[in-house]
Amino acid sequence: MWVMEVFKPVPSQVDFVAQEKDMLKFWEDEQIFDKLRRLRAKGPIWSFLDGPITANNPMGVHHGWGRTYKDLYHRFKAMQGYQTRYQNGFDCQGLWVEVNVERDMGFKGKPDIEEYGLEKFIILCKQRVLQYAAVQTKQSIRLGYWMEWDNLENLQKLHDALGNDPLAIMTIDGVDGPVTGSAEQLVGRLGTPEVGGSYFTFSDENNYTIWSMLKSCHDRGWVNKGRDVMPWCARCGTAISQHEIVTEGYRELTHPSITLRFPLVDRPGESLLVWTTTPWTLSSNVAAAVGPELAYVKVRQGEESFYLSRGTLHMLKGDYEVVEEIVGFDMEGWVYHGPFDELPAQKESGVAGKHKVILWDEVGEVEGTGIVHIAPGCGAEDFQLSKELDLVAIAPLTENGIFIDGFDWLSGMNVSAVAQPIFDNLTKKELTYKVEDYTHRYPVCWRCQEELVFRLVDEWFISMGTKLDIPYEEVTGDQKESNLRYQIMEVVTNETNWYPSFGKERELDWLRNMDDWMISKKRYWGLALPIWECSNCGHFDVIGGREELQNRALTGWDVFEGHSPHRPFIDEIEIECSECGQRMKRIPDVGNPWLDAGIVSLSTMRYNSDREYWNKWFPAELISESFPGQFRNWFYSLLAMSTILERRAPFRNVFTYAMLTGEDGREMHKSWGNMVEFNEAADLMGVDVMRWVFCTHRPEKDLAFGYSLGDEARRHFLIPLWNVYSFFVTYALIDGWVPRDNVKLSQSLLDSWILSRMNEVNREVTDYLESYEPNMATASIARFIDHLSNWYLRRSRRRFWAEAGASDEVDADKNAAYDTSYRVLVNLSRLLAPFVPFVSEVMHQNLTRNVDSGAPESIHHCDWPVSDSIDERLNNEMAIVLRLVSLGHAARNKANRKLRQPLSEIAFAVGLDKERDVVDRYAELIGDELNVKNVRLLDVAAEVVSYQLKPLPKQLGQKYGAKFPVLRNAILSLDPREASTQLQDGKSVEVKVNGEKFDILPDEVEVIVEAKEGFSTASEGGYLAALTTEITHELRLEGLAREFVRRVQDVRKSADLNVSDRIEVQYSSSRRVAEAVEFHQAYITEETLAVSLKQTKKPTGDFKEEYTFGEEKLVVVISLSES
RNA sequence: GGGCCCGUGGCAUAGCCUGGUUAUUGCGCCGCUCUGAUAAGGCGGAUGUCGGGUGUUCGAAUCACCCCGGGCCCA
Repeated sequence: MWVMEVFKPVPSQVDFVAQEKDMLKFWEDEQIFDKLRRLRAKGPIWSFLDGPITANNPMGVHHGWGRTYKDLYHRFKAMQGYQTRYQNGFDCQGLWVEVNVERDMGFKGKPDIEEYGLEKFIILCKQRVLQYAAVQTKQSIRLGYWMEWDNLENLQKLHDALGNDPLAIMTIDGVDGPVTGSAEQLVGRLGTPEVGGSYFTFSDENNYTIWSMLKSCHDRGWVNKGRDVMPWCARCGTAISQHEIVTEGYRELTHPSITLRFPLVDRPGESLLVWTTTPWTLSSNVAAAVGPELAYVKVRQGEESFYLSRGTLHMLKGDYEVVEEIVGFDMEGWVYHGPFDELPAQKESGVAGKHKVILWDEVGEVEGTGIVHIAPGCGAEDFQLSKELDLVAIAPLTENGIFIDGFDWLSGMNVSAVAQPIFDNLTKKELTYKVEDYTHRYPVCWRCQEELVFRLVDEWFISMGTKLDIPYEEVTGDQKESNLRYQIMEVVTNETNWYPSFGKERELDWLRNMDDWMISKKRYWGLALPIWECSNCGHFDVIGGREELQNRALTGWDVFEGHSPHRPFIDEIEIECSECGQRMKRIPDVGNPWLDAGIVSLSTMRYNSDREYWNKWFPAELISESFPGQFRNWFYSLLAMSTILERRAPFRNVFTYAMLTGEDGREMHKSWGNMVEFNEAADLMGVDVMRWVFCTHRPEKDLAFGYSLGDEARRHFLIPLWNVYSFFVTYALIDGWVPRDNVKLSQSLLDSWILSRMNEVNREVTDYLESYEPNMATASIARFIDHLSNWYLRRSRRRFWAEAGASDEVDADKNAAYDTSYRVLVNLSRLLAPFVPFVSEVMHQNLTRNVDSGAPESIHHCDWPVSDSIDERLNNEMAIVLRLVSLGHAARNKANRKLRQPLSEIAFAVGLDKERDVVDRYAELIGDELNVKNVRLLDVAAEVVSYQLKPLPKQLGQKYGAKFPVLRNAILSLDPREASTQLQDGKSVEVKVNGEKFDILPDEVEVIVEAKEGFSTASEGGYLAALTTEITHELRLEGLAREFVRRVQDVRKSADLNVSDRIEVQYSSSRRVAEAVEFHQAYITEETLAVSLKQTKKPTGDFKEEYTFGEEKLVVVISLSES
């Protein structure tokens, strides 16, 4: 039932950004999102799992890219009727938050934190997370990202309460009413079913679920403590894991390198030459390694002799004489004086004076001297070697990079400041051979950019299982049973799809090669690793949950009670050692933050609290993140933890996308001037435009993002879209047209065509979204909008101008035009809704809601458009028409005949026989477009002067294979006129090759014709347009009349009149124009809505323009008519 | 050393899976043109060894192999 309401007027120019803000307000005021969730509450499940965003800073435009995809799929699936969870996630724990808090507080390192107090520091970390979660929530809402967002007031209240008194009882709004608890408890319950909102990885549920996962690992013997040399950041005071170092972790740096003597004990005057870029490690030298098979030489320089490998002789300075050649084997066991044998640490460890030459296969000659200095306490490979060869490891540094006692003058010095003093010391001891700058890739801390050192430490690992030296396919079930690596590979292989597909290979490659997963971090703010260790016997236990801890707690529970499972309170709890009965304390380490993010397929889906719910939502149908980094981070940890507990993949589909750079293709940096801030871009570009830019981009390619991309999207997409809409509403208002089902329609070919195209686009867009190709979906929509605007509507305009009530026929045609446009626009707005939720909502409100109170309250409550009938034949025909029209324009252009000048005739040749009737059936359309009186087929017999046969390789080649070249020649040697005529009649042509006969079919050969003299022609393949260019006096007058109309419209436009305003026209002109105006007076007044048309010597009125065209002159003056 | 991705006019891009003889589109440039919705649109023009080579094939931007260059990942 239609209510008699009309559309609201739609100006052709509009402030899109202001309009977006109106829609945000509308959604909020009317609770449109909540209503959507209620509408879909009984729908089928579509499960999305959000990868948590670090709640540490405002979000950038690159987050906007990812969030656009996430929102796109949520809205798309909602329109298809699915219910989904809509839970955003915030990543809360870890070093990145600590680093920022430290910076804010002006801390220099761990000692400053200790001094400030752990309890207060942890609160600052929590507060920072709450603060930026709120900022990001606001920004996401602005983007149009629909999630179950937290109440911003709640977040603010909690933030403030934590700062005042974290244990004070308070109340916040929850899902089903108020929720009460201490501030700290409530913060720990964010994201739970009763509080609602985004999940926060610092929540109690998240932390305790990780505990249970770790316990499960421990039950299978997969948790272990490793003593290893790790890359270490002295500023952060923590090891850096393999995951963190591999990408961001390297920089090109120049360091002084030293080549020095290791004097041999039993060979006076002879030394090994050794090279290093890390002089501080010489303090802990234990051995020197040579390659067993490598060729070494003894060279003499003056009084001294040196040993080095033959391949590195070029590094010697000055002349030398080779006196002996040996291989590495010969040198094994030689004893040398270490460079720092005088240090107590060297003496105590027993190596002073006893440093030995050892063999090592890995020694190479690419750099250095072929003799490698080995310090097992300062290098990962060195340490590995020391375990094999039973060497001592001297560990010289504290966690802050200070030399420990036992290093004499070095003790107390910072590792970053010892290079020069060490060089001086070595020179004084006459050990220096040379010092040179050396540039290499050197690991740095990915957070603070401090250069890393290598340090011997205890860290905790989850065992990945042995790397078997066989392809995954050959790993047996038994071998998988105790091997996490292959279990994860199994679920990836069997249960997951990756978009783009190469992602799967990358993930498997990472899994094949990764070492044990280091899960500990010697920091403060993070998951409290639930490992309690006995200082007496060394035994350790992993605690699987809060209750278990309470049961086993001997002391400290009273202090801990009421707090979140974080430091420092959790550290108070001591339990009894199950081996020796002594007290066990928690190890001080916190967890790797990827544990926090990786557990969410379990924790946020209530794995431990509501298994039925978990079964309903697990695994996720889709996850989506930017791929750089995530193969070894989130994707990995998600897979690992779900495999550990369930041996199932946590997701079915992974949609990934590349990196966002500045417009110049470089990383975005404020100082480079290519930075685009999210908030600024939202206000300047508008988020519909921003989202469209993101959606049109091919996901696996890096996106060079900037304002000019936005401008382009606005110009090519948004404004044309808006103008189609504006045009429609403008004329519908003039005619008082509203959608009704009982009016008489007379659909034209154009109407049927655009409806058929619409259905085709519905199908394409749906398919492309289902196959995770949003860029292809938007390309399809963009093509459609172009067809709609630049063909359907442009060619239909006159239908909207027709006088209503003139005749039944005209009314029926006009109604059909309105009806068709309306249906297309309504359909289009729905198709666009997931991509550009704002402008589509504006269209919906006016087109649908405004005239039908029973329509869905929001476009986002509507059903997804389904593909009805597609008329393939009609679509193909119109494609040919567009091609012919394009040739017609080309022919005009060549002949220098402007479109405004009517011409008598155009004739076409078409490629295929079956296409010939297209010319007749669309003659009117083509004639209107090309402004010619008559449209017909070219008369093959009379008007074609030459024929050329073009054998089509695609058809003939596929059919005849290797015979194609001879067949081709045979066809080319036919009489072209005769063969063409036959082919154009739809008959096949026979050719003979070596006595063999072949029937060549009409669509296997393209016939290219040339028209006789007198036409202007343009051709493409078998298509030809032949334009009659002669301009008769009649045609000239008609052209001038049209020229006149054009000028009047021009004045109307500059006068800013309404399209339906009536006018009075006065003019003066050259003689021929006047003749034309007189002759075509009726036409002109109708076209320009003129109530009067007067020629005067001195025209007067409100708006005046003067024109010259060709040899003609014209002055036009118009005034708004009173009547 | 290994794995993955990429290389197309000045720049940016499509096509490559499924091979077909005039290689798409956009930005920019030049000329013409259309417009009673459009900051749009149309026609034409200049700019290409489709990174290089070899092979497969009647035919290669497309398939295979090798090489070069760039990026990412691993060692």
